[in-house]
Amino acid sequence: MARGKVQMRRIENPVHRQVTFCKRRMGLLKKAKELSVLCDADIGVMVFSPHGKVYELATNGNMQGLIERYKGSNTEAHGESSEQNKPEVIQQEVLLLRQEIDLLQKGLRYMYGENDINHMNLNELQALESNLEIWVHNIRYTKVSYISYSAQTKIFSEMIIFNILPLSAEQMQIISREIEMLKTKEGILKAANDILQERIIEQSGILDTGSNMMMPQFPFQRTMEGGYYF
Amino acid sequence: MARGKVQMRRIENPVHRQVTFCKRRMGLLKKAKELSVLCDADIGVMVFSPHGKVYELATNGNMQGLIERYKGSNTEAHGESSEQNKPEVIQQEVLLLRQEIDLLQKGLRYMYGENDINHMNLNELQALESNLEIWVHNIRYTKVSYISYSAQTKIFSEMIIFNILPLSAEQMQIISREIEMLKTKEGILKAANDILQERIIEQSGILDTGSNMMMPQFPFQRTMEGGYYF
DNA sequence: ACCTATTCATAAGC
DNA sequence: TGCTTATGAATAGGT
Repeated sequence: MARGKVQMRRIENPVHRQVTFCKRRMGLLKKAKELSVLCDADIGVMVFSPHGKVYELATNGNMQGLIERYKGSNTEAHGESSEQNKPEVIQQEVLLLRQEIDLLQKGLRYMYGENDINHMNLNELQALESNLEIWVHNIRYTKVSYISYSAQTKIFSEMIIFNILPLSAEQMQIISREIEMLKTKEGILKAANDILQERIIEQSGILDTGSNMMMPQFPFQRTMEGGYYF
Repeated sequence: MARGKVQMRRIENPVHRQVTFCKRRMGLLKKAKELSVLCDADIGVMVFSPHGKVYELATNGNMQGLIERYKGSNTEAHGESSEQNKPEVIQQEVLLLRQEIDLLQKGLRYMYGENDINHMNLNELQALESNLEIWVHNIRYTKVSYISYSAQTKIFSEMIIFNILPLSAEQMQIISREIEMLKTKEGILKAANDILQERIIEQSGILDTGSNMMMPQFPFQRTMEGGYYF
């Protein structure tokens, strides 16, 4: 692409080929990262050199996760996994945990809004940390399940209440699916609505029993249709 | 890359984002093909759009094959991988991930506790949601560990002003002062209580003005002595 | 979807 | 592998 157009065919000179491989490989991964960031996409790239060396990029930091996702969206049939060995199961658990971490991180960033970490100084970071500590105790004592974004997932909230696990593979899958939903904008907003609706119902039907000091709020105007507020 | 440099962060305008996604996706796949041809490499690319659609490229025409190859070289390549896959090691990883989840949950609870979804109106929620998405990729791209473990701060009040509830300057100062005590467990508990007490006083003295949908919550049970709830 | 003005990526050469 | 530069490619913003 510079100093002379290049023919789109295998570079015969081994040295040139190697150099180009290195340069373009970096370029490719960079482009992938950029696309991921700019367009909110998860991207996985695997590059196998002719000599067998593998270079990879997973924008979500976990190639296994992307592969699973790929398989899932590509082939509906994934019941043939007789390979569900013990290691496999554990690997799966790790994957799910990472997904959850991803979700939780999103939630945190969400709440912290415009406070870009990259632009935060030491004091700000320390402040953030202090916030977390306070919160820890706040919630711990209130025993409020604030994270259950989705009313559809009873298990998810249970998991959080009990600090997760042990859960069956089945439950994990359910949770995993729910987490996937929560990654989308609609999912988040919808889930928020579900919670609100739950609380509305709860409040209108149940008196505070003392142990639960929460007082539901209703900041959203209900629309005419659908049952959602957005 | 043309007509103005573009910031490496999520494109907010949905239309622009979609257009860019399409263009750059094509560019990425093209680059991958070129690298494959020029340098005799096998390349697999998986792109997951934020809406779940999958775009892929497997230069050998078979993504499954590349995935298998990836798994194979990934688990066997490292001589220590046998060590890496030992149950104990994986268990350890699971443990660490769970710890991280715990921490993140604490952070979330913190935020949701004080900045409860129920206290936010539609605009606030949408604004926060936008922020979240920006943050996700911002952090992801820079791979910055945003969790700071140290404590102490003057800026805590600023954070509260920007991210959390409308509090008076007076309250801010009170909180800020209390933050200094958060280094110890007792300090944390005490501060949280002080904040709660402030809010209780506030609520009992001030009516909701309408524009402010916030309604303070009192999740703590007050104990008999000391004025603290723990 | 098509058009440029620009920025970016990179082939050569060291 | 790293740097430099001339040049071809990719693409952001418009239409």
